[in-house]
Amino acid sequence: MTKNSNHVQSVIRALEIIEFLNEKKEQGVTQIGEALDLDKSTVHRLVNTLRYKGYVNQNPVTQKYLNSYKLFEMGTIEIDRLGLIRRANPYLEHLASRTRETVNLAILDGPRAMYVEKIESTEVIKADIGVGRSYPAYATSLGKAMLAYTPREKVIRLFEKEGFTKFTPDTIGSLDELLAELKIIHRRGYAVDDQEFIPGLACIAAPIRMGSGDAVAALSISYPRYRYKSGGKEELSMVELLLEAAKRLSAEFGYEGGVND
Amino acid sequence: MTKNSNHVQSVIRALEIIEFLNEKKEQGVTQIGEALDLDKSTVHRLVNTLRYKGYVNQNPVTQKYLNSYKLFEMGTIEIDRLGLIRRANPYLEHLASRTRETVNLAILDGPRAMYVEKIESTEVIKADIGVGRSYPAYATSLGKAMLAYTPREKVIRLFEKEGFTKFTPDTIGSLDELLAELKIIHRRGYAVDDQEFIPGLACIAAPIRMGSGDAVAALSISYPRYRYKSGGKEELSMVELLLEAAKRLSAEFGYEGGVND
DNA sequence: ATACATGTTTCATTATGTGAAACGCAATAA
DNA sequence: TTATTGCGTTTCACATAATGAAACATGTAT
Repeated sequence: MTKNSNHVQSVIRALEIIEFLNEKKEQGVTQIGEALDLDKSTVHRLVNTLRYKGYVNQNPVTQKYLNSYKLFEMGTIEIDRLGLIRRANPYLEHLASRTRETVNLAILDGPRAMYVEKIESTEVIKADIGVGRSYPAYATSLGKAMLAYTPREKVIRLFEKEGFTKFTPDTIGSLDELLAELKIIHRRGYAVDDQEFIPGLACIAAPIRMGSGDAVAALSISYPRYRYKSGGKEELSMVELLLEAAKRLSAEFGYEGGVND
Repeated sequence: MTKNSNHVQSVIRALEIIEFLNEKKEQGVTQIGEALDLDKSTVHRLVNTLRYKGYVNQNPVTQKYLNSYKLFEMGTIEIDRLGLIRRANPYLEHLASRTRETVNLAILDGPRAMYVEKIESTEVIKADIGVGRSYPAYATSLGKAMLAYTPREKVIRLFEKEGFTKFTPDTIGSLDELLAELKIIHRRGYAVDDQEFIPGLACIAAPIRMGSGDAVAALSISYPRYRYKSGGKEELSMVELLLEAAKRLSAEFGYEGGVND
């Protein structure tokens, strides 16, 4: 790889072990060593260090290693920092009870939209995207809603090196196309994903804005496309509910409406 | 500290930086260096490595460093592994709607009970413990419920080096006391916390057991003590609901009832 | 019994991480 | 303007601290 001299080798290796254990689950030092091309004694030393710090446990019967829940514990503290979930929860509940569909809350994590909370639909057929997962922002309504209220230069910086994957025929395929769409979303106030990420899945999303006018997060409602006509009366009334919730939440985060830049 | 030679210094330092940023939030290299007694150039190199791997971001305006959400993302994958939350959710919902109190799901993380999911009470006065946080197992009903279905030797190993903190007058204060209580819980099938952790807070908890009979997790209902008489009819009927839910969930995890060891 | 897995420990070698000092830049003060 | 202070960053000579081959310990399967 790039031999950037101001990166610490052993730290990179240790993090790669954590990531590897996060993908697989229990792995032995030999297996880890083979996968990451390290001597097993090196792996053993690194893994021991991780265990000492509480990030990894050893299964006493198989002797293999697995990640602890420390990551989860620390991760939730990061998310809590904004008080986002706590503050958003009442609105999520309200939207869920009114629409009976799945509602989601996401933040922007670099060029990806990360789902941090959801309430599942009570319907049998429903949208279900896992909390803690993240997906390319350009392919989801949540992502687009946030990007539409993010400075243009930052959006360009985020995506100029990224490739655009066509998940479905309607997925946005280039930076220019994205920027054009963001302009429309900004004017309209909400974003729509009509099977741009997963065939059959539709979503509407609105930004939660802070004092500066930029988005801190976004709210969405997602449902199977067949249930409502695109742009129909039912869908538009859900948009109304969504916009109202987003507006109120934005107020809690210091956004004083009006301004439309 | 202990100069254990099979720990990798730079990895320990890097992890301590992550932990430090997790407590504080945005910190500069100088501040980090002062707190951890490292030269700022060393901190800079480590932090750069963490950024390269996506664990840390730099605030472009203040130039300070903060943790990314990668920890959260990875942490949730670990929790998902068992499918615990997904499987437990319908039971949590059922308990919540029947009791109107806060219901919780926890796993054992070493000697601590870690809350991984909850549904909040609809009451104005309610118990609310944060998801992702962990507390000493001996002081909570969830923890005790799990420990009661954990091999005795393992319990001893977990607590022989731990101190027992008296959070309230009724908190369990020694290993012997804990072992005696676990015996009772095992016989009865559920655990009770009557203001042993937080004054005014009461909980009942039951274990979710797997094929071996040991606990994988536990379910609880928590509420302000004043709302129900201890051991009264209302509380006992909640115990019934809880035991029923725990029994069914245990079946999903391969526990074939009957066996009482 | 034998061979072959595994994880662990040892230890000589030097690559690799270290911190003092210099640097560049921005904000503030004189 | 010209110092001054404070910050993150870069450089570099030095030696510490991380490395991997090999030996070891233990268990499992042949």
